[in-house]
Amino acid sequence: MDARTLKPVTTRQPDEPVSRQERKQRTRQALLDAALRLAKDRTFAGLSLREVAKEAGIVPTAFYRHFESMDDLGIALVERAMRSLRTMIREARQNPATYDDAIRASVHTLCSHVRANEAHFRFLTRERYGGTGPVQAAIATELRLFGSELAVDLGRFEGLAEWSAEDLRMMADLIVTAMLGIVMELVDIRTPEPNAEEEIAAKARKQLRLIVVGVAGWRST
Amino acid sequence: MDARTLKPVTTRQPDEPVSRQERKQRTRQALLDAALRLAKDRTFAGLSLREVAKEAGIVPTAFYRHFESMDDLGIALVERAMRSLRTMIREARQNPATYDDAIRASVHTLCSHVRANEAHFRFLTRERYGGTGPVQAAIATELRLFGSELAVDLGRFEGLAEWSAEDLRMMADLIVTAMLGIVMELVDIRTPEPNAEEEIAAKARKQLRLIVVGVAGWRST
DNA sequence: CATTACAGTGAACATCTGTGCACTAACAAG
DNA sequence: CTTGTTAGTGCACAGATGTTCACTGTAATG
Repeated sequence: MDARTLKPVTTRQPDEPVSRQERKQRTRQALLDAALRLAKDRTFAGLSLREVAKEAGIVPTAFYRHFESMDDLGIALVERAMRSLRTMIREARQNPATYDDAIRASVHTLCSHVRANEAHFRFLTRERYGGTGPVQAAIATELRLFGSELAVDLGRFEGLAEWSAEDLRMMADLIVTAMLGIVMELVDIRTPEPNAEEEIAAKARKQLRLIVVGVAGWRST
Repeated sequence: MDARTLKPVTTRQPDEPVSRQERKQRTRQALLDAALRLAKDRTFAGLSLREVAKEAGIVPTAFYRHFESMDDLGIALVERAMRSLRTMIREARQNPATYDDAIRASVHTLCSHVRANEAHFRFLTRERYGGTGPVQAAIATELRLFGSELAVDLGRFEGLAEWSAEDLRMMADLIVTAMLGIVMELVDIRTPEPNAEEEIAAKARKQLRLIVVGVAGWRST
């Protein structure tokens, strides 16, 4: 009758500072990770509360201790994924100087970040268009904001200083869309072909260069 | 013995079409339409066989007389949507002339076709990334083919004649990705604001022009 | 020490899902 | 005419789903 209740998969370290809050946050994290793991080859909307809970190692009803619905979890996932994206862009912002350097460095950090946080980027690109409801709305908002920031950044380059805000925004959106397309190709690499990533990176550089070369000849209408 | 018994040409009224095959094809069509209608604010993967059947006005089990699974229906939907896209591109191909004319005309036909076949384009853009399994694979294949054709078309423009096949492909992919982004914005217009479409169209023209202007300064690496 | 707050459990529910099976009625063909 | 094909029906089943409810053991609080 005792039958110790088995605890969620927290790997017991010999010295565990398991304050109660931390344990809660740990299973919350487990839920997020579980959802991300299951969303690898399915739409987020296709996940069920029950299986996410099971994958996280808790019983379905315990899910509600952390999120009030799957949509709620989805939004939390968006925030987490966008944090990945922002730390990436912060790193990419460091690079100075010429367009070509900026392009090469940006594509490099893009690829390495996608490789390191594949699940996050897969989630973002897939749910951006494919998503529905609150999740897609959250991504759309975040991505719009992201585009605005990029537009400001672009305005600092020579040749773009006197562009109108609208034109800068247009260019930023083009870049974001193109690079999200690249991200999608990166996370969808199926073949273990080793240079597939480098080919995609080369394509990304070319696309960015084509856009940037256009700046010289631009005149707004 | 006989050659071919020619049948009496029964003059049928256009609204009395009871050949057996035709009636079958008609409910098949009803199923496709029903799925497209239900997929307006949900992922295709989120549709159930039962509700599609109900929406089409038949009983769930009758579904199997027309498709062997929902994936099967999805692929049929891809073909149908791609046919929309191809007739569009065929229309847009008519205009040779200058870059600027081509851009203006292309964006115009794009917008009008999207408006006329909104459901098809919504389905395509949403399932392209968000889709899963056979449906996404089918779209990816079709879209790759589509990019190849566009690359060939581009090669006919002056200034692009001596571009390498790889570079043409890169540019075609950029254009396709950018325009699919535009399509997504078009089908996602929620506000009844009347000039929203025109603003998006203007943005599309600018993006295409930015790309095309880059052609002049391009040198392959 | 005794009490409270609360993350997690397990059984139960109503509903929806895909699919198998036997059936019907209307068309097509001999 | 008779016969065979077949689109569509109705029932039934086993499984999965979201959510409720009363519960339990333990960390936190006093």
